[in-house]
Amino acid sequence: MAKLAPSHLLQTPLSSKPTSLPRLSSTLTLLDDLGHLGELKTLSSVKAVHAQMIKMSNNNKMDIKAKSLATCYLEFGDSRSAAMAFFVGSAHYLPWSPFLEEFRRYGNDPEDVLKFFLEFHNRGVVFDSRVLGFVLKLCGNLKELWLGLEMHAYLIKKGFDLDVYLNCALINFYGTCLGIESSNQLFDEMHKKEDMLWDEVIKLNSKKGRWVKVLELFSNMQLSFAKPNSATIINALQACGKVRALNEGKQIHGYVLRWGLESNLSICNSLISMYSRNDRLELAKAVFDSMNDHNLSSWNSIISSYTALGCLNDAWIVYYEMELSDVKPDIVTWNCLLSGHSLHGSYQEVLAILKRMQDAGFKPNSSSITSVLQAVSELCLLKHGKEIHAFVIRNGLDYDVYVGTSLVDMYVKNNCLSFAQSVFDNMKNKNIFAWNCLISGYSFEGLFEDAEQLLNSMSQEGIKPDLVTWNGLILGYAMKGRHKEAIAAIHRMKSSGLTPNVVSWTALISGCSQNENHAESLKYFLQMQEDGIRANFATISSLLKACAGLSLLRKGEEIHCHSIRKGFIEDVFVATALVDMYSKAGNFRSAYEVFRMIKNRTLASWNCMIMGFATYGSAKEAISLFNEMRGAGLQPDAITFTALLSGCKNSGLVDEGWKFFDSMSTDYNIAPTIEHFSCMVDILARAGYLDEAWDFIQTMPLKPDASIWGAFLASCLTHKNLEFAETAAKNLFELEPHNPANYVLMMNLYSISNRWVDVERLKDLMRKVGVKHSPVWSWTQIDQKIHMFCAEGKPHPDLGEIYFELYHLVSEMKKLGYEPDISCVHQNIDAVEKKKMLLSHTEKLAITYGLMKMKNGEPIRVVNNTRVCSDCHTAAKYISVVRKCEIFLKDGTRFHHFREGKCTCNDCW
DNA sequence: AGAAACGGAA
Repeated sequence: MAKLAPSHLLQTPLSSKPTSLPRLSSTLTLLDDLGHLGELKTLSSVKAVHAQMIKMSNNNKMDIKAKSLATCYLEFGDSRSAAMAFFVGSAHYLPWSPFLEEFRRYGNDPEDVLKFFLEFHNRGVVFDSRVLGFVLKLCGNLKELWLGLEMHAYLIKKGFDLDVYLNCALINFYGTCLGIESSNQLFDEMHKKEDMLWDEVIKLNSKKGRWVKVLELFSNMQLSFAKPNSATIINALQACGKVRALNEGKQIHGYVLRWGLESNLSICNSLISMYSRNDRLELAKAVFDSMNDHNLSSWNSIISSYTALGCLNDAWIVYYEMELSDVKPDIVTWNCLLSGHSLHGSYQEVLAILKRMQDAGFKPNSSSITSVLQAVSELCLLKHGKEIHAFVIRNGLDYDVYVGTSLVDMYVKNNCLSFAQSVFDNMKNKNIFAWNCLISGYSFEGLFEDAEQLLNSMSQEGIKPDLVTWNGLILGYAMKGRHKEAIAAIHRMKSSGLTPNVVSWTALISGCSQNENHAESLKYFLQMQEDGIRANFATISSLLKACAGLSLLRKGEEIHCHSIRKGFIEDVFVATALVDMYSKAGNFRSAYEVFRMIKNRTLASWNCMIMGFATYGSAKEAISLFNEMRGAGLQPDAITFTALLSGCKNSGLVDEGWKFFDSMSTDYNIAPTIEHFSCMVDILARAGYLDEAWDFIQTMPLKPDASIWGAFLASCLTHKNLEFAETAAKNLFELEPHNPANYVLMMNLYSISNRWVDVERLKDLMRKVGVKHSPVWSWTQIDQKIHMFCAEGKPHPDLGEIYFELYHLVSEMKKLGYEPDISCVHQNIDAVEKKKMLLSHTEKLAITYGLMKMKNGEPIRVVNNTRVCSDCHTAAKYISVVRKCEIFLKDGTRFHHFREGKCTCNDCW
């Protein structure tokens, strides 16, 4: 209840005149009837009148006078005298509850009200049910459990327990003091359930957010033929929205029509919200259109339906209709628009709407601020974020827990952890959202000590870490390659009593594959299944990423089948991941089939497919797909151009490369990144334009990194340009001294040039720097088993048979003109040894094993981790003729598809 | 009318 008495009155000296007394006039009118007008401007004059009244106490209008007098005392803040006046004058037959309510309204503490009640109860006043109900309510508010329970006992003893008002009060009291469950229990035990009682218990459950219970009660209420009031219908409709109970909502709609309640605006507005929360915009709209009258709330409900469901343009249309019908928007209207645009990713519009609402004279409140902060953090507009932070402080909105949490989140998302921490420290009430934001902020930055420390402090402050807290930690650990700690976190959350769900496990799995730990991804997927957790869309996309990373075509195919069975294939993320998996694992036909099947392709889907063609060496298809994409109205991004340029690189298209490189900045306003520059260097140098590539490197606006020099060095080797190569190598040895590939390339170049002294010098350098050789391997999958062929380490068990087959094969190939290319061996040994060396290349072993084990007609698929040498490349072409087979070879940089003596790379790799 | 967790492309 609002305090009507200005508090300064209580501090005013009793003799001075109160300035304005809003309720005094009515009191005076009453006293005026009794002939005492005019004098009552001070407490002392009230007292004087009181004294006079006591003198003529035989007056039979004493009760009315007592009430007026008591009210007068209350207005002057003398509650004690007020109560006494009331008691003396009228106690036994006047209803006390208006007095007590009045008493409370004048700003007296509820404790005092209770004290008075007890005092007069002890003086023998017998109160009616309304007073008792009022006092019970106070007991609830003050958490006076024992007094309330005593009153319950007293009521039963006096037979009051049949009074519906009191029963309502009791249910209410139990709810506030002992929890909603005891209210529900008490309600169940009540024999006679009047309509009001149903209304009360539904109201309480609705307040507590027990939506399922609300619906259960509402349905039972109808079964007992009780008639709900409109508040109850509104509560039930709200419940149908919250738990997405569309059928129940429709039934209530029917009920509303049957009882002719469709003229009740509030009920109709609730119907609109109910349908909107059940994603049935057309039904929401139908209710809105059927209404004879619309108030502001109705307009807000329908606008909110449109914005919540992402129909932003329609929302604006309704907004203008509303303006035309002369209803002015309020802050709620603006906040609906803000939150809808923010929710559906129209972040720029959020900022525009903010400006519009401010121009219209509305000051953003805490709700507006949360939507705006979300947009600001997604747009990475840290500067705007800080301005809003200042606005929040100026306007005292920082006490709002939503605003505080949104600020922490905004700073976390903009990598501003120190600000996030300081906002967090200043929050008066921290809820679990704020803790989780900050913990995941530290975790994603790899600052695990801070994250773990926060985890400890939140437990100490009595906030139990939840699934989201743990997910933040798990994902952070997994993304930073610390998968042991990530799985440990899964176990820790188990021992804290939480059951990791599919999101927790997916965080682990996806974190590992984001960090290229694909094998771990697959391992943890198995553990997840052992834990009895089923995969969802997100898990499947992460797994496909792992399969793509490992080129595990068979595994990917299994997941594809599973996705079709479970309907995951409908998800654009899953479908796009499939396209990527198939292109990386070497099944372009399937990649293309899946791509064509996707109904709602996103930019990523197009990019994956363009990239697929590019790595496969089909630059023409990549380019025509790009044109198709443009025709479909999609704007390319930086990744599209990386794909196009690497297509040009793999197909040796210099002119097209230049064209796309220029076009991305001039036509599409996309600044080239280091990857684009690196592609361009590769395109130029590979085609033999080494001088142009050199100039390009010298004039590029970004500092050349290892990818630039690496691309350049590889082409220097192809074109045997020692001078450029040495410059490139010098840079590379500084930029990445521990990468063995650079030393190997350089040694190869020296060996071709017969500069064995330099080869030895580099070997020494590698030893001095401590560069480790990376193992060279190839593998092929036969049935369910992966067969590895490593240059070093454990040999394959069937190696003898493989060499037997390979010798046989080579002699057949020689008949067709094959000649071993010994220039591929960069060791200072004689030609016979070099030829033996060539036979041991892991690609040849894997291909041969494939030939031995594959059923007829099946293509052979081999994955290799280096750049395939020209002898193996030539050999594969001959093999495809001799054995009439197709060979897919994925090497460290691209794809080769050998068929009928030709390779799709056109010998350019 | 309002906040946080897992997913695809280089």
